[in-house]
Amino acid sequence: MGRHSCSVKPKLRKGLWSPEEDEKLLKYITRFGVGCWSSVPKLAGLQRCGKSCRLRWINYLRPDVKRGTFSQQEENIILDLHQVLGNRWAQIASQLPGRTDNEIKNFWNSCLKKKLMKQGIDPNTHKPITNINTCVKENKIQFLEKPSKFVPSSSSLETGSIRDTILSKSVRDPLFLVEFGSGINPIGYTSNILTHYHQTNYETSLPNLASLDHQTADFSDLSGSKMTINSFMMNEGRDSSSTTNSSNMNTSLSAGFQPMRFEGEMYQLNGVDAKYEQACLGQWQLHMHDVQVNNASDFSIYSMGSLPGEYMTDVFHCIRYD
DNA sequence: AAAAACTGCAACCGCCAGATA
DNA sequence: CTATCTGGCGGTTGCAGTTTT
Repeated sequence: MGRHSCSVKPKLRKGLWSPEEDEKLLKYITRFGVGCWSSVPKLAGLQRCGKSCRLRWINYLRPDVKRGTFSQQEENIILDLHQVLGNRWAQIASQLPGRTDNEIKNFWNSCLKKKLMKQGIDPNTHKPITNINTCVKENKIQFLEKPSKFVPSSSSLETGSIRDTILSKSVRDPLFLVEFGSGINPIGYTSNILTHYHQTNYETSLPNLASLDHQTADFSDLSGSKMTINSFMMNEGRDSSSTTNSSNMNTSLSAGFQPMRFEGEMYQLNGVDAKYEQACLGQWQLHMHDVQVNNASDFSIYSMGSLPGEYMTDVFHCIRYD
C-alpha cells in the first residue's frame, strides 16, 4: 500500500550514525541541497533509508540546529504553546527557531512533564491534578468504612460525613489523601503523605523537597490517638534557610527568601491546637509529610487563611486501594 | 568495585495526508 | 478512481552515560 517502512529493506544500516556517515550526508546536502530523500542514500553512498537520512539532517546535521539546554524563555514558550496546541510538536517547534520537534518532545517528556507534575499540574490539561471526585468515580479509591476515632472539629465537619466533606471540598493538593496499599492496615502505618497549603492563591503544587525547613510536632487527642507531623516550610522553589523551634513555633526565614513574619495561629489538629504562629509576606508553602497515623482512620488539619478569620481545612482520610 | 536502576536523547516505527502515475 | 510514493508527524524504543545501591 501507500505506506512504506525503511526497515523492510535488507542491508540497510540502522542505529546511531557514524561520523563517516554524517560526513557523507552533509557533503551531499551541502552540494546538492535537499531534494528527494528517497534518492539521497544512493547518491550519497549511504546504506540508510531516505527517511533515516532526512531525520538525521533535520535533527542533527542541519546547520541552524540549536543544541544545548533550553533557556527559561524557550521553556515558557513551550509551556504556553503546549497548553494551546497539545502534543503538536512540529507546530511548537516552528515557534522556536533552531529547535526540532524531536528535541522539544524529548524535553517535554523527560523534563517539563515531571516539572509540572511536581507542581501539581496535570501536564495534559495544564490544570491542577485530578480531584478526588474523579478518583472516586473511577473507583481508584475506596473509603474505609470504619469511622474516625477522632472527634471532628465542629467548624469543618458539622454537617455531613467526612466523606461528604472530602467530596465537596475543592482539592488543592493532589496528595492530600493518605493512601494505603491493598492489605496494609492503616493503623500504625506511617505514610509519606505530602500536602501543602498555599498561602496566596490556593494553587496546587507538589512540593519541591530539595530545600526545606523542617520541624516535627507530635499531636494527640483525648483518646490517646497520636500522630506525628513533620512539617516543612519553603518558599516557592527558592533556597531556604531558616531556624525553627518546635516548642515555641517561632520561625525566622532568611537567605533567599522574602522576609517572613509569623503572626497568627497556623493550624489546629482535631481540636488540639498547634500554636504555630504564622503569616508571611510573599508566597510560601507549608508542606507536611511523614504523617504517622497510629490509631485513626481519618484526621483533619486546619490552616488559617491569609485573611483574618479565614480558615482553610484539609481533611485527610485513610484510604485503601483494593 | 560491581550491579542495578535511572535518565536523556537519538533514532525508529507506524500512521496519515497529499502528490503523482 | 485507485494504487503507489513520499514526506511529515507523534509515539515509542533502545542505547549509552550517569547515578544509586
